[in-house]
Amino acid sequence: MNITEVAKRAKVSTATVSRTINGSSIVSPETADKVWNVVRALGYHPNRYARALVSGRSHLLGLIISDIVNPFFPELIKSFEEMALQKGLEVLLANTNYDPERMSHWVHRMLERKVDGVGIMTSEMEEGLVAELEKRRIPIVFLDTGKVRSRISNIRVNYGKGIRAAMEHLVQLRHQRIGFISGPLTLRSALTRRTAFLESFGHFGLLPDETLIQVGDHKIDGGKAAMERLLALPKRPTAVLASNDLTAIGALRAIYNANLRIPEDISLVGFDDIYLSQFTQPALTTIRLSRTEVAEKAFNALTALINGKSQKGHEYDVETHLIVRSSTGLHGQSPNS
Amino acid sequence: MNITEVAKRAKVSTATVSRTINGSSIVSPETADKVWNVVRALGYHPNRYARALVSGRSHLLGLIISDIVNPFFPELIKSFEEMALQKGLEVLLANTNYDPERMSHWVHRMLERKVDGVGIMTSEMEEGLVAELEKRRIPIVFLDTGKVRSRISNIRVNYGKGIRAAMEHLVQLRHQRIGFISGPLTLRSALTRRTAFLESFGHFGLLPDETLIQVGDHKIDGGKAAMERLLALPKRPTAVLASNDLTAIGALRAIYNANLRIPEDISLVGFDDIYLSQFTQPALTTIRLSRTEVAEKAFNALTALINGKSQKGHEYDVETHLIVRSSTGLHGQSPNS
DNA sequence: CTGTTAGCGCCTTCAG
DNA sequence: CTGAAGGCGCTAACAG
Repeated sequence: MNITEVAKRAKVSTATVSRTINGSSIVSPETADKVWNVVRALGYHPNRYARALVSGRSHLLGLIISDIVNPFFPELIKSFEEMALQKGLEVLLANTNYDPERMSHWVHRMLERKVDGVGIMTSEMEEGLVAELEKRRIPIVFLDTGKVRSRISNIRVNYGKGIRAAMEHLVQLRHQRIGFISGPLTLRSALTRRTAFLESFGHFGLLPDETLIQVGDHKIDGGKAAMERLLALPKRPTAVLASNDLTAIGALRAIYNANLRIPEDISLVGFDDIYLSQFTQPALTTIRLSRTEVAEKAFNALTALINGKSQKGHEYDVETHLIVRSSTGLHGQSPNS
Repeated sequence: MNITEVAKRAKVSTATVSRTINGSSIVSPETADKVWNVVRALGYHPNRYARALVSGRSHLLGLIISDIVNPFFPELIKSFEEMALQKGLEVLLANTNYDPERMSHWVHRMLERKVDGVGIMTSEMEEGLVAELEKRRIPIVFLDTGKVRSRISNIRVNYGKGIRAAMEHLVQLRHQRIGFISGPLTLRSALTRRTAFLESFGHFGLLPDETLIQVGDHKIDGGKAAMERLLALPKRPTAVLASNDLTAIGALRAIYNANLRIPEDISLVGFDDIYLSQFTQPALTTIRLSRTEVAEKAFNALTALINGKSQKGHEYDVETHLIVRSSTGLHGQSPNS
């Protein structure tokens, strides 16, 4: 059952069927009606492959993320797909697992599928791959790691604001020895968070201490291991900021395993504010980076680049906000510390 | 850059290029070499749309899940995609959000894309949709909710085993009033879990008590609300089994909010054993349903149906196992209970 | 406003 | 073992 069949039954040409379905050019209301009736009657759906083959447009948006098991991403994906659904676009999801080879694999799959645009929500992106995308004139939106140019927009996250707020919060709670568990230093976003931490450390007149910075992997296990190292320090920190919430959850466990209490013995701050953070014990104080906002901005930036008259890329800003819950408390309050 | 270009440069016909690339028929080693050299030199990738258009095969597998935000699914997706990657297949992911309309939407998208097979890892599936898939002779694998027939396999989860083990565990810990928080009763998998609970309840000679069963939604919020209802009971349960881990995490919070301790005041058992369950406070005793195993069985079942000589569907079994951690304890041990 | 026609890039008979 | 040629289903000029 194809366009010819529809054309035959509606007693029009295939071109007319195509036109009414795509609204690509004006068709008289009566003929349009005839066509739609047949389409409905037959339950006809145009063949996407034929359509893509001839038109070159796929109505597909690529979305590349680094770790589908990190709850941050499913939440982002959900919002992004929601928007795509409304606009009649489909999304091709790619999970890189923080692996540059996978990244390259997926970029090539996207090229093959001739996606209309790609959202790159991860930072292990090599210049060569960007160049390939550019060559095919495929619009890109980066999360935080792109330089804006033609057909490339970027969502810039203001990490500093949230981190400064967190530091201020901790300092007000009389913390002086504040540790940080970073993400893998190969990730640009992890580096940015780390830098923001160091800067605000100085800003609050705290003494820099390299041992207070441990490297995690943005997963639970790395957070736990890093926290264990922090706890083994001769002078352990009284508060710790983690580069993402998963890291904080791992840290939480390490702290409990050491028979310490939160926040009486150690205060803990996460980053991202994944949905789950409200439900840890105690509920996690964290810096919110709204997935919905990121997803919406990414989607809109992409469609602007795709459909817009101008191909000029833009910088979009997303703020971060401190959400105070129960994992942070006054230092020195504990009866036995 | 297309097949004609490759043919020209290799000084062979397009048919030969097609044949060497697909290995569909025998090509002499020398010509094959010539072709491959040109292919590599040009970085040529066949156009998927043209290929799918003419061959009718998409090399796409559909994977339908109900809630991407429930960590159970990302973990499953990850394993499934891993396997697909190895076999050179791609997966089209669809999230229904427990919404039958979305389900219908996605099934139609899959039909349009002519997926080679579909894994349906959710239970809100209407017969009509199955019929449409069957009409196009598309193989299906269900998670737990399908009846095996031609081109339809099913992964049967032995919920009973894990639930019985959990009940036995609780009974040995001297619990008698055991509550259950079910999933939404519209979900067949939730119903099955509920039934298994009720059966083993009788099996251990416990008195049935309808008020001890509350309905959740397989999400955190529903678990929390259901647990609050359980706690408000004149005679509250001393142990609670939740229909999935997310529900248990919500319950955890409700229990803490009521200033009760786990497991001293209330024991809690989850279901699924998502990765996170090890990291709740206390670590969750739960019934493991291996995502990896489900994903692998689903994938293999699907490829067997697609490539196998026989179109006969099969029933595959997956066991569940009790994982004892720290959220369950002896009843009546608490100093102040 | 509508129909005719030429491909899009590839696979697959059918001959050689 | 290899080449020529016909479509897969659709869209996009180009005429009318």
